[in-house]
Amino acid sequence: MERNTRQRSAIRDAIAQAQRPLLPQEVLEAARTEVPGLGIATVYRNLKALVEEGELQAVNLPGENPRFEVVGHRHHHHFQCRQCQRVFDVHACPGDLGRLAPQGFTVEDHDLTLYGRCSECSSTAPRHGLAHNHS
Amino acid sequence: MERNTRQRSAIRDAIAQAQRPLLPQEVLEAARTEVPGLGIATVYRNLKALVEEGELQAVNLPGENPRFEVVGHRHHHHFQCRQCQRVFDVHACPGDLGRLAPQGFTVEDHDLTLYGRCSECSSTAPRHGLAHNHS
DNA sequence: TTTATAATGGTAACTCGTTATCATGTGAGC
DNA sequence: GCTCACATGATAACGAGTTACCATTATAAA
Repeated sequence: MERNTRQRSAIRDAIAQAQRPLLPQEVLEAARTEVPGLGIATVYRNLKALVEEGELQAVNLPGENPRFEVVGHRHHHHFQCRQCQRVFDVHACPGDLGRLAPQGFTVEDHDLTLYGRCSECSSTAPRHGLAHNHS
Repeated sequence: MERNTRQRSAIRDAIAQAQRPLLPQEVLEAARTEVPGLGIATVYRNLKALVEEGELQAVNLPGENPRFEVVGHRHHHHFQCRQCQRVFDVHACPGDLGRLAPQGFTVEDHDLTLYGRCSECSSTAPRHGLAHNHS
């Protein structure tokens, strides 16, 4: 990945502008507003390269496929909306959780995921069937 | 699943005795001490049935395949050992985390995963290569 | 014990996210 | 503008987990 292509820029911009972790499919959809013909293989290729270059990092939530966000945010957690399924950053942390572990266990790190309604979905009537897709 | 088979009992006992969430493969290995010829298909069949019957529940950790544990424990969290990869229950909780979410977001629930060393691995020298398997 | 039928075990098939392949397109040095 | 190596796009292939298939086994009612 040495050349600056329209596709690569569109992918980087899509993630940077989203301000939240995106699934490869979400990256594809967002970046296609810039490069309509963009293919999913190019998205995967560039996500992998950008992670290796240290520009992006994978975000794993329970039972979910990896999402991708820009590196550099300090320690933070995530919120997943149960209506639209989108994931948002939470720039807060309950702090030291070492005391929660059983006797003899050493806690080095933790992952916290909050679930509920995002601000957009809080002001929207619940929908049945497929999740609403604020796209 | 109406009949009581040796296989079904072995699977239920394996999970009950483990006192921690098990992967289907771990269930297979544990239950084979009781029923040596047990097949993986039978494990998946019974896990699915036991979940539908409300006896078991799936436990999802970030980036991991579903594990299974008995239902009934009150609200709790999980700890994954970075050496042996096993998952343990944590019967403690930091409490209300609603305040951590951004403005306008409604928090209904949360998942917390602690990472570090379990008590067995804390008293064992770190190993390189494949994870140590306290089996 | 006999009998019917549900459950099992081995394995092929499936799912779905991801990666490889390769012909075509294109960035950038000349 | 020319060149050509690298990137792209379409799609086949892959991989790991899970499920389907079906001949065989075994539960449990009669």
